[in-house]
Amino acid sequence: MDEASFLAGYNPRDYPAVAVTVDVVALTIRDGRLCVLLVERGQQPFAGHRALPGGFVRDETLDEAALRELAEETGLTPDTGDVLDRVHVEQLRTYGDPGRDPRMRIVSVAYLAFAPHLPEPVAGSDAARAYWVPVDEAKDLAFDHDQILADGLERARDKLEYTPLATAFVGTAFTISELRQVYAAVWGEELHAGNFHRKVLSVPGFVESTGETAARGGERGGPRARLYRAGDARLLHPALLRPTREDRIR
Amino acid sequence: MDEASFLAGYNPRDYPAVAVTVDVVALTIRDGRLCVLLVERGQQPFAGHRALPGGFVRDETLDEAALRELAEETGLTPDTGDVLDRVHVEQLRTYGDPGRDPRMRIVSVAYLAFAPHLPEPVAGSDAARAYWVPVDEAKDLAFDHDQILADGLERARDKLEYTPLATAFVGTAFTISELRQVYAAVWGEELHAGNFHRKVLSVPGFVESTGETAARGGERGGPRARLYRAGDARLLHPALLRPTREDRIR
DNA sequence: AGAATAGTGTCTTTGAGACATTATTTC
DNA sequence: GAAATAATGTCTCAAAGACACTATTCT
Repeated sequence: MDEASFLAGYNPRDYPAVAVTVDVVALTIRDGRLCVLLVERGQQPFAGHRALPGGFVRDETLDEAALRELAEETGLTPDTGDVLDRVHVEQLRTYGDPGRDPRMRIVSVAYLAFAPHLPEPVAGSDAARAYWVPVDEAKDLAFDHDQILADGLERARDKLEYTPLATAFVGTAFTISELRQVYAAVWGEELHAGNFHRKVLSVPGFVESTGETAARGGERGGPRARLYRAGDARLLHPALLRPTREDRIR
Repeated sequence: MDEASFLAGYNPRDYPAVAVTVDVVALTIRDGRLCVLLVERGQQPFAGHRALPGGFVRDETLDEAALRELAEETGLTPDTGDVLDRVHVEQLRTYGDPGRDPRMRIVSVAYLAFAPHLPEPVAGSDAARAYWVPVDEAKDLAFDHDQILADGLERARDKLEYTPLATAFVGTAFTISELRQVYAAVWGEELHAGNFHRKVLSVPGFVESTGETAARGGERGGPRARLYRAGDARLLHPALLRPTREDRIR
């Protein structure tokens, strides 16, 4: 390639025809269950199947594309509400097997999004056919989205151990009990309340007290819990390791 | 899009013009130092700068593209030697900021490769300008490759803690001391020999004895060490955590 | 009153790490 | 012989987890 062709950029015949999309695994907790945002596909291929929200990358960064797709599918716009400001978005991994889309070569950069509590997608908008589904009921998705979802869940479960990710699922002020329910929902197993409580408070920078107390006690009784907000730690040290299960080790 | 246009695939005007490449962060240990494979760029942009090996994705999976690029740049071909069979390849993350390549929108899927000891790239081949560079001397790389390398190193350092990755840097039979030198090279700090030894042997499935003993003792004296091979564990439990440094926590 | 929950105390076991020690080998 | 290294032993401290217990609030 000489100087002239450099200035002109690549020649389209120099590289294979590929399209790049983003797909978003958006997770939230509703009624104590971990849920993922899915859309109903109206067109071929996989018409009638459910899929992860996503679309072509435009003139924007990949992160911006993911946040934009999430906003469009949930019916939220960056200017109408600051709800989206509190959504945690991170890249998951990229899926590009030839044939994963029957129409053409599509390379999809998958993203994970964690939200405290997004409203139900508004009917009448672009998001008319989007809704939250408990992750254990999200099966038979279009394309390779079953795999993407599985990878996203594994990543989320891992990150709960080493990072304060769980605070992304609760409000700005929360009780230790609420935090524990996040862990229980994502990991799919109950945690010992007393040990969890002491453990969370012992990790520097995980949570800090607001000085406030919850307005009322638990639904079925119990004292009013103290309120906390997220601390400034980026990694939990020591980590909150999952209950050891030998079958996860090999 | 109706059924006819589905059968015809996407129309090129429906999606932005993008090219997809793979870039490979290939790591090995030479003379006790962690090294990365770099190529000298002969053309604009960044002519004369060093860069990570990479190229356009062809009609292949992304993993295959990464392994193919690595083979081409090192001058090894999958059929000439089984050396490449022992290379660990895994996806790192994807870089796609507009403007990261001045010529056009390029989305690059970065890969990590771990090799025990690849030969010096052969002159006269495509790999004529490729060579191994200690990672702390790999600076001012082309494009955003400084960032990609930094991300790759961070990933490698993390994976040493929780996985048997270190065994990918040594031969099929190795001593505990060799394994410790891998950790020291990647983490950039010495480890206590006695504690490391006991720790490695205490992790189920990390290493298993071959029953053999090294042909001779250390270079400057000492008994002949026992030989081990990689075990069947996929995760280390308990993990080999890095020496705690407070500045890594927040 | 009865039940559920928040928060704390205590004990045991495991593991990390500092340090010491012995045996073996090279120069 | 001197120095380095492999491998193991010992001790201390931190942390995980099981369990118990008290105080508070809801129905």
